[in-house]
Amino acid sequence: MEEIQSKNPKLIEPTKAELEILQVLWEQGPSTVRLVNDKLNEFREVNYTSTLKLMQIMAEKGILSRDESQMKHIYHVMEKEQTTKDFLLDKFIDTMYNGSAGRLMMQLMGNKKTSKEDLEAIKSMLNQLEKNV
Amino acid sequence: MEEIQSKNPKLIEPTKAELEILQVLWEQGPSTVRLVNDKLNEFREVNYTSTLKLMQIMAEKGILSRDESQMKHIYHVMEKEQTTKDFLLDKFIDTMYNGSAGRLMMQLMGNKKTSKEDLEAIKSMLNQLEKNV
DNA sequence: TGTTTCGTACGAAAAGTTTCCTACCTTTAG
DNA sequence: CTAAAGGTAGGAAACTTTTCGTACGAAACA
Repeated sequence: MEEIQSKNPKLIEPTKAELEILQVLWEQGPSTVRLVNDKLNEFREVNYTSTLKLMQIMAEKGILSRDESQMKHIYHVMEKEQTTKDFLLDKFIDTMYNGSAGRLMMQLMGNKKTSKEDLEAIKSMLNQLEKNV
Repeated sequence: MEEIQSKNPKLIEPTKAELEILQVLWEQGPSTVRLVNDKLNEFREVNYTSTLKLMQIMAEKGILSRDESQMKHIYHVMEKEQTTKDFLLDKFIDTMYNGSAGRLMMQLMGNKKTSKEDLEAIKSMLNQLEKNV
């Protein structure tokens, strides 16, 4: 089965700091800079204007959009969370496992972080998939 | 289940360019700068001294060691490939899936890149695991 | 009304990463 | 012996990313 995976040109890779902000927005939904900054400061000290600047840049890049109708601008993530995660996962698989999701699977199965519950869930999901063939 | 995952302080995160070099060394084994640079140039133009510099930096950081007994220094990767990949995978899971390997699994199962063969392999691996309980 | 608080805008500094120029030494080919 | 080719070393330039100081306007409030 051939499948040309033309990289979506709209998707750009977020930097590390940008990804942190995306995570907050994914969790909280559309938010003000203040809220995002507060969340970030729960685990890392960062100045309000730094977060502001970053979110402004992200808006320029098209990663975020913002509603300026209020004084407190509200920032929205443009792409669906899942779209971005798919994109990042693909990139990760490409660089780390030569594009083979199976190899990643293999590593995961032997991984400490994969619990019994995870394995159970996988099993039932496999069964689901089989039924649908 | 609690598990304090004390980050191995010796492991530092390679940068993008460093990871490229690691990939060549993982594939080729201990190598000269010349060889690494040639491999890199198979898919991206880069000057010899750039690669040299980067590998020198990596040696300083302790990511690589080098054998200087010959004029053409031979560079070795310090950590096992698997150790580094485990480390990077953990970090990826932490940032993308809140530390839940299971969630990554779930995404993979629905992923285009996961082939029937992959699923078969998983199934048999699950069976293996069950036998060993 | 005046002052304090909270917001945005902008630019530049700081930090991190990558690239390559230049110098100089060793080996190889003629 | 000399020239050319191929090595390493080091520093600076170029780029990218992150941080924050400063300015200034709007809202809250005493």
